[in-house]
Amino acid sequence: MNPQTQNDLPVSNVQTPLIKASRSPKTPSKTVIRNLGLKVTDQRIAIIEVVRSGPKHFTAQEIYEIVTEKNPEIGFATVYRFLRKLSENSFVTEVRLGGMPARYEWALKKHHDHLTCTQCQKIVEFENPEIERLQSKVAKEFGFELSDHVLELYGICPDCRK
Amino acid sequence: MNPQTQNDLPVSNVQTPLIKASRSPKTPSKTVIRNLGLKVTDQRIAIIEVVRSGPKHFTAQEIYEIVTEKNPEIGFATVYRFLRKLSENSFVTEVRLGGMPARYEWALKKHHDHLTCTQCQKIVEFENPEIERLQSKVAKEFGFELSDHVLELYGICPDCRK
DNA sequence: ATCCCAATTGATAATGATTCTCATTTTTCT
DNA sequence: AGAAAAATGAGAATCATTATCAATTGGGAT
Repeated sequence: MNPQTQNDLPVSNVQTPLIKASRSPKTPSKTVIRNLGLKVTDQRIAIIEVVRSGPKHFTAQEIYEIVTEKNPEIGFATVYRFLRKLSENSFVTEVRLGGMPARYEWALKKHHDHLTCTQCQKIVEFENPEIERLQSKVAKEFGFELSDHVLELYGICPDCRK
Repeated sequence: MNPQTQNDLPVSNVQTPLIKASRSPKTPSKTVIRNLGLKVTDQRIAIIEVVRSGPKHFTAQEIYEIVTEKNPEIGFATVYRFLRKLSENSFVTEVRLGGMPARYEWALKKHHDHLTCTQCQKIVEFENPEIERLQSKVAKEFGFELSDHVLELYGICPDCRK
């Protein structure tokens, strides 16, 4: 089942398929929300602030918990809804490890991959143009038009190895 | 929550942590099951036969459906249980794409990565030693002891591009 | 071949993450 | 301010997967 088909979000963004808004750290959250063609609400501001706050990769649940500290009335449906919206428009990146809940991070311009510690769950980001290049090459060999990729390395981090 | 902690399988395999049994296509399914330190049952044979049958990557549900054609009395709990067992002992590889159900494939000796068509879900396997080498290099740079990795490329396959 | 007991099974309940429903409330535009 | 459209939150629903547990079965000992 395609996730696209089972969403209950309004279709207003059909008119704005290409969101070019800046996602730089300096752009105010309100502006980001407006650029998505969405109404600015306290909930959305709160959610987006959390996602943008960290080097951390948050689960929806974590975001919900942090947000409810100051906005106790917020519902987690709102968190999931908005995260999905952000994800669809590439404002956040969704990372899924094994069967664990998805983690979200603010999508900076630069693409990067992850190196995850299987002991403490620490996530280190890296980028390697060389690998990217080889990926394109592989895709081309098979006649695929490459649209995306996921590279996750797993291991034990220096701290946990001691 | 660690998957290891929430399993209801007997702990008998604690005594046999290192399963060296052959997983070559020629090894009879019964032998594989015995080598896992498990009792040979019709259900397990049926399941393992399906998993080994395909170039296909099956979901637990698909395996369940195929198996029940000839063994209508089998329960899907058994399918999940045995797949988990096989997975824990690296006899099958679990592949998870997005939020979709996990897919399982018989683990041949050779490691490989996946190139998935986002339209028709077709999965092409490939291997690229060059990429592997670079991955090790990256891990080493960050002081990680690399244990595993996942590389999934997404795109549109030649058939769907037409 | 039979007995025994731990391993296995299947039906079903439970779980966890995520999505949907829908009545009510907010935003934004006028 | 007022109206239309969008957004919200509470809770139900869904989907994949795991746990529970009483009944059954495999396989080593006899």
